[in-house]
Amino acid sequence: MISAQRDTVPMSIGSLSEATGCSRETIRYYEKQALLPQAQRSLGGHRQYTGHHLRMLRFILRARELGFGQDDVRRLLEMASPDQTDCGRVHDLASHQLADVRERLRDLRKLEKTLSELVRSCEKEGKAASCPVIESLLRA
Amino acid sequence: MISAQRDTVPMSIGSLSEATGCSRETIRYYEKQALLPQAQRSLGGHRQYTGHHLRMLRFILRARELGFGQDDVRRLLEMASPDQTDCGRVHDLASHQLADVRERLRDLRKLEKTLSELVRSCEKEGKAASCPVIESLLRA
DNA sequence: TCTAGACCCTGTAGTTACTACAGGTTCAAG
DNA sequence: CTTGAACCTGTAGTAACTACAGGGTCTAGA
Repeated sequence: MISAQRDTVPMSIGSLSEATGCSRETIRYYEKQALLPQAQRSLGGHRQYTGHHLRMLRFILRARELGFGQDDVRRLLEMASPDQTDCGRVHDLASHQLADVRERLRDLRKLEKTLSELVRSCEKEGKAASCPVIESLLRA
Repeated sequence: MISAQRDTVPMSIGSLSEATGCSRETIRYYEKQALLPQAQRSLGGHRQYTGHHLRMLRFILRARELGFGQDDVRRLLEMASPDQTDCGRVHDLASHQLADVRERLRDLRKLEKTLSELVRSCEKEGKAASCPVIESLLRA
């Protein structure tokens, strides 16, 4: 579970960025979007991150890799804190996301088929009177 | 080929929209993006479209369905006018687009695999101490 | 001829998830 | 104490539209 615990040495935004591969800009952006909680600040105003932030950011990045949008990530984060996990809700989120991915997959497969046929039919004839790709775009 | 020819009765933006299924807003947007040429205007400033616009818009919409971006569509439009078709260039555009689609397809397939495994492993256990989806997001 | 209401106009802001500055401040090593 | 790397905020840009707000125009019927 993601739970806060005291750590001793705070990290700068640069270190957090290096540790996660997430750019500084994106980290600040996630803070503004309330995906990441505000960090403590040094006297001069620099952010000071803890291991807690590191764990949360890793969680966020993994959820993004699975294609979850920000709203979903926010919900997942809520459910990642101890005693807040509702496996049914998580399942719903994930299977909704899966359905979404499958739909995009169907669309892309159709597209791939059409495009590959078009490309195959196009024999690079140089400046020809008719090009199969253009013809297909012109036909009703 | 897309070539201009005189037609007698001009269409309003609403008729063009109905004829193509493309919203008025999008039509105006395409004009601003220089995908569609400017239409003649009535004395009161209303756009008056011709059959030429209709053919161009249909071409654009089909190209968009094939996943071409605006810049590519602009290039395809250029090459759709008589004596401008360079089948080699068209082929390059289309196969580049195909490669793009195939890459997205690979990514999505991976995503589908991961997500479907995750969803399967999640047995809707109600409020459980651990949820496989959350666990997987938490694990390094 | 007048008028109601459907249609059209421009311009701006919002969407998603960031990225890229500009112009200034702070930090840490020497 | 200086210097240069790292940090700060805020704004604008990306793709491809969509959704208004606050107007003006067109046309069919009375």
